[in-house]
Parts: sequence; C-alpha cells; structure tokens
Amino acid sequence: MTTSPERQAIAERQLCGLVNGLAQRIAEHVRERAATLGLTASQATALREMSGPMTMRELAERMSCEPSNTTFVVDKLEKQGLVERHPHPTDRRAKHLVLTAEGTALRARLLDLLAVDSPLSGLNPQEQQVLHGLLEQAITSR
Amino acid sequence: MTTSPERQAIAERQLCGLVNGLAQRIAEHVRERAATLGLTASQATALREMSGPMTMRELAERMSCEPSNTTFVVDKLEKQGLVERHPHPTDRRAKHLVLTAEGTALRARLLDLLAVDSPLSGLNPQEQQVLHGLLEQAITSR
DNA sequence: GCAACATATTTACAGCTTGAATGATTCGAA
DNA sequence: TTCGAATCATTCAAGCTGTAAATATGTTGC
Repeated sequence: MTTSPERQAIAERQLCGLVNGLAQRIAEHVRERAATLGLTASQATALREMSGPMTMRELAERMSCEPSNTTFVVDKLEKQGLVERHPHPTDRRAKHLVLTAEGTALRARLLDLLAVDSPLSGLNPQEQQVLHGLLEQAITSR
Repeated sequence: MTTSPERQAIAERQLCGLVNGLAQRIAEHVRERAATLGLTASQATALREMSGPMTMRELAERMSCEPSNTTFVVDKLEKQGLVERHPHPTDRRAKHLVLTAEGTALRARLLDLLAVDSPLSGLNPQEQQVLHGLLEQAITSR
C-alpha cells in the first residue's frame, strides 16, 4: 500500500512542523532554566556543549549554528568569566576554548537543571532510542 | 536492563541536539527554497501554514512562535500583496487572514519547491510515520 | 620558495524573535 | 447591568542569527 505523492508531501510538511515544534519546546525549556542562572538560551547551549576544550568551529557544529554566531556567544561568556580563549596548541589560526573553574561549576549546575523535567520525558528510554536512531538517519542521509 | 540517571541525562542531551540539528536543517532547506521566490524563511513558513483563513494567533501557533512575531511577518506579506487582514466575522478583536489570488498561487509554487528533495527524504514513509508518532507523543505529553 | 587555494575567526549589517507594555474587545460572575 | 479578568493584536526595545566580506594562518603543488 503506497501513498500518493500529494499525501506524502502533506505528511512531510506536518512532520517538519512537529520537529520544529519540539525544537521550540526544547529551546523554551533551556531558556527557562538558563534564566535562573543569569544566562540566555544560546549561552546555556554553548556551555552545555563545552564538555572539554574545543575550537570555535567545533562549538559551532555542536550548537548547529554559524561560526560567526559563536563569536558573539563566546564574547558574552568570556565577559562573565566562564570561558577563556587560549591559543590553540598546534594551529595558530584557531582558538582553544576552555572553561574557567567558575564556568565548570556553572555548567554542572546547568546540566542538573536541564536534566529534571526534560521536554523528552514523555518518552521512555526505549522510545527515545528509537527516536535517536530515526533522527540520526534523517540527518546523516545525503 | 535499566540505565543510570547520568547515562539517561547524557542520552537526552544528545537527543535534544539531534532534534535541534534536524530543525536547523529543515530551516535551512526552507530558507533556500524561499529565497528563489523572493521570500525569507519566516515568510515562507507563514505562507506554508496558511492553508485557509485564520487569526493571527492561530498562525502563531502553527508557526510555533509568539503572536508579536506574526504581526511582523504578516506585515511583510501584506506589503507584498500576498495576504490581507480582514475583520473577523464574529470577534472584533481578531483579524481574519486571507490569501490573495497572488498569495494562493505563490503558496502552491512554494509547496511544490518544498516537496522535492525534502530534508526528511532519508526516511521512508513507514519510518516517517513512526517518527511522527514519537514526536507527537513527546509534544503532547504534559 | 612561493603562488594559489583552503581554513579559522572576526566584523558589519540586515533580518528575525522574544517579552513586556498597551489598547480594544469579549466573557463571566456578582 | 457592570465590574474585573481574560483574550486578540500591536508596538517597542533588546537580543539572537545568518550572510558576506575581511584578516590571518595553514596547506598544496609547482
């Protein structure tokens, strides 16, 4: 049983809307929790992704945004004393981003805040795993 | 076999990243196609969602954004002669958004453009249906 | 060595989005 | 009826994001 192209197109549009809707909800969740720490959503996202030293470009990829954007965000975090730009050990073009002690501490608190009452709590671990697989397949295809 | 809370938290963070990544890719796709019609991504999203007359708030909900944003976007579409704000038949507070003939035609072209080479084409219809179910469950829970 | 091209980051700019405040209208309860 | 709360749309300020261009450094092939 196949679906007509029009029906398929409608289904895909709906699906795009759902993906976007969930992304919005996740962003809102991050915004709420970040605000309690004096951070904006993008600052919190950056902090969340900084699990270790990395370059600006790496951070941009993890945040799914343009590198020029990370310049803006890291500027803010640096002014707050949470992150430092060190010279990269091997590539003088690149910057090595490292968390300060304060940044590391705040990141830990942020991760705790984000973990409780997650926007994905409506799915059990098995369902989340299925979702993970489908999203990865959709993203890596092509 | 259960997972530890920390592992579960890490998995959820990854999953959030994937949802966001796919949403970004969809946005980029819309941006590309919209540009060929002289529209921005948000204008195209608004047009895409206007399958019939609706209020500003309804449009905001469909676009997963704030009502104040739709004011901005509809202003643009109205200036381009694609949409008109009519008085709402029963509620004088609300506006009734209707597409002009030109808007209807452009919307049809937009939908055609969006349908080809969709960001979700890596998933077959069955997989898309599973994804649909999971996303809906995640969104409607709570 | 060096010219040509690629990569990392930054800057400038324009457009998008949110959140709070405002005015108009509707609805419900005393 | 009339008051007060809720809802619809808009405005404005502030911040976020992407594009394109500029700068600096690295890499490749001759």
